[in-house]
Amino acid sequence: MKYTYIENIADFVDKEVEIRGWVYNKRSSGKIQFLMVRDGTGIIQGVATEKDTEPESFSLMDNLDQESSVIVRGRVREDKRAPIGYELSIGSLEVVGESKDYPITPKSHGVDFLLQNRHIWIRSSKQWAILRIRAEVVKAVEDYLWERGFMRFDAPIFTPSACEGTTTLFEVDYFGEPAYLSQSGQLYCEATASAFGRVYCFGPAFRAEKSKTRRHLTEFWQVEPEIAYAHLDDSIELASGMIEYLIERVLINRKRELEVLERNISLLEGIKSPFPRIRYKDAVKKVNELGESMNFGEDFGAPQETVIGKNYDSPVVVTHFPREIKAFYMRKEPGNEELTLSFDILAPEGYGEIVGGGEREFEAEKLKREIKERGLGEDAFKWYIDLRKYGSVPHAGFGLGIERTVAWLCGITHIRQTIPFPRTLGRAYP
RNA sequence: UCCUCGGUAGCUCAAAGGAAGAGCGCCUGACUGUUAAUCAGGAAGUUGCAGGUUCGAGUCCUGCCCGAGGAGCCA
Repeated sequence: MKYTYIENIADFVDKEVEIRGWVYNKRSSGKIQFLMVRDGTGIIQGVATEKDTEPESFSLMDNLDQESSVIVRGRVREDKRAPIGYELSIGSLEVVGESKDYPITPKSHGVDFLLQNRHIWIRSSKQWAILRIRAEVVKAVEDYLWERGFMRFDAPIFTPSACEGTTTLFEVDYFGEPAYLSQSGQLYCEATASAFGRVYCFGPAFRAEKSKTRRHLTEFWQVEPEIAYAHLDDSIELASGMIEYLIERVLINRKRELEVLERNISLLEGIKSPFPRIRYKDAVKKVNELGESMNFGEDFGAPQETVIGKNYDSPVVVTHFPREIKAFYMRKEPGNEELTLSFDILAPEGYGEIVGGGEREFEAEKLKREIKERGLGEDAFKWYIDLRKYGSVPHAGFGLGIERTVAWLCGITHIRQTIPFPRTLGRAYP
């Protein structure tokens, strides 16, 4: 017998089906037993009675524990009392694997306990919903880029040096030489853009900073598109369109998951690009008007990002950051060498920076000067400077952080729940 | 690295220097429409670790370990 997934259950009303899954919860009233079964695509309530259910199966249910794996056969019924509108009258039941003392009960738990049990926590409905939305976001990002002619390439994880000078890197022993886990595919994107025109890389990035906040992980994922023959505005347009598309895809394809999370979707529904734009110097003024102090030349901290983001009901694009708070490869604004052709996109509701990007320096001499002034060591960047020797062109791109984006779309407070197995300061288990 | 809070039953928490408790989960029993079902009973403890003060420490003191929130840091 072929088995059925719960997400397709509406097609099987009044038909016999077989569902293979796990016991989510159980309620018993003696002569009638209610069994919540999940199969990875959804949850359905099975009802067992002495009338409908074969006696052996009925007594088996007495000893079922939470998360026992079971195969359940029965007839699908429409029922207004059920949360999903359908129920299963259980005819028979088979236990595949028992589950003794399942630690995560349907009551509240602490963060540490849940993270120690992340390998099974992801079975819980909210975690399940978040990770389904993450998967949709990842697929939507790729669909969006492929539709626009971008080619995916994969940047290396082992890298010879810092992409950015100041960041703390994870060092590994690479056959006796030091190598570092990549903190960005950015520089490789630029090489690849000159080979393929429009490209993106998508993968993990690593940071060894001792950041201990709700918006930091030591291992996180980002998508980084790069376009040859492009400028700041092209990059902003691409990023804004991508965010608009991600919202649309999640609202259409993951509506049920947003309901599980009790997300207020009216806050997402009205969001269309282009987003409001503000120059860095005006953003600084605005931050001070809104009651957070900040001086020109400082980067936004969490409180500053929050007040700016909360001031708009859509993402907001901040442009033209000062040179000293942006990476060495950012191109300067023509006529004003102190500002860069850079941008960040801040998510609303206080979720902070989800995109950072801009136009890259494509003139070899200016790039070399910047590398020298920052004391970065030209040797490690020889290949990168080479790109400016052989047919250099204006180019631009950005990076979008998957976890922060998913946290915003889901309306959850901590990004550690947006990745299946989070790596945070002091935690690399399970 | 700094600041603040915390660590007691499998889990979430109470016990204001004087007999270690409750709810959930688990075990036993009752119940034909439950929605974190309900009701009755039961088992379950090296109070993070080490030292100290005290007649007496889960509680006070010192050091350490672990966790959380935030700051700093952060393509």
